[in-house]
Amino acid sequence: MPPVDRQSLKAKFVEFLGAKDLRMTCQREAILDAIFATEEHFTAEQLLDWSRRIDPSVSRATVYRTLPLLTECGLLREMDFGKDHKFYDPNYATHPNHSHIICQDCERIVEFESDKIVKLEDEISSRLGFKVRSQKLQITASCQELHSRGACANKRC
Amino acid sequence: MPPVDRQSLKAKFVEFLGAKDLRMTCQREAILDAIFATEEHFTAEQLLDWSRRIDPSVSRATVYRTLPLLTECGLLREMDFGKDHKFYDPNYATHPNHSHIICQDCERIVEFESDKIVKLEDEISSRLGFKVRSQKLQITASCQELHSRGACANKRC
DNA sequence: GTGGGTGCAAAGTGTTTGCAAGTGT
DNA sequence: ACACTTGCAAACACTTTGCACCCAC
Repeated sequence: MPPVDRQSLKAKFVEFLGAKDLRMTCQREAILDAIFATEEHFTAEQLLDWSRRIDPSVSRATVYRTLPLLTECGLLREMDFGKDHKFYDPNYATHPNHSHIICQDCERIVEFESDKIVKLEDEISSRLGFKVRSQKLQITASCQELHSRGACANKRC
Repeated sequence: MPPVDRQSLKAKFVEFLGAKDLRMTCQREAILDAIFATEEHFTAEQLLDWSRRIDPSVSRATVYRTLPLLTECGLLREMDFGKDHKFYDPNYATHPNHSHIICQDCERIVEFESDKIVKLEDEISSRLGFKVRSQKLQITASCQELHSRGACANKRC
């Protein structure tokens, strides 16, 4: 992600905080920087680890207290992949309508965007009396490559 | 749900159990009957409550041990609506491709099915090298009726 | 009879919170 | 100065598990 985006997202968060009479702190800044450094989905514990490398004073409690703020601000999205802990998706800020394919064979998670699906969702929702605010689509799939060749980029049979 | 469906679903579960060298028991049967009696999404705790009305000997542990079996068998589906506990959807057995609209205003959850969306998902997945096994689509929306009239079937402003 | 099943209560796990001290505005 | 914030550790809530007894096949 280019620095210019990073700056504008940081500004967005500061503005969001200000509107709620909340403050930007060193710890929140470290957490923000940790998030900007990845495009992968991550857990709270991973974020704590990364944040502490930037600022060792960041505590688990602060990470857990900050995550809902980042989510509400639209910088992160909570994801449930059926595991016991939540995952957070940092690509939501720049691609709010992307979806996920989770491969049950090779455990890859692939992201994609489809205007056609978004349009259909709008149509269907409207017909039912709703206006779409956000959407979350997860496709569980199996890997064609793995099944036809016995191996894929991620895994062998 | 008509009794005939109920019987065939019960048979499906018994067959599923048999294939794993597992057995049908009174407790599992009570849990199954409790599930057949609802079309609403429910929690583990609710299911325990309902099951105990059919057979008071059902324990919390058995409910928690049986839920993954029912999910794997395809009779239930785990749903995450952002709450701290999981919800289970009993309509999955008869409508495996249905989706959810969750209204952030009036808190309704509406189910719908769309062949067009399913077809698009297949196309996109195939293009990316995957074969769809299941899909989970949640649309978060706001209620048009509530916003335009100041009230809807579920809630007033 | 044997291997799976059960209830109970204790343990586990990710997340939240009360508190006293610290800090941004 | 006054709120908002923090780290720490205890508390939480949901879920899982060890164990001794029970029961379906």
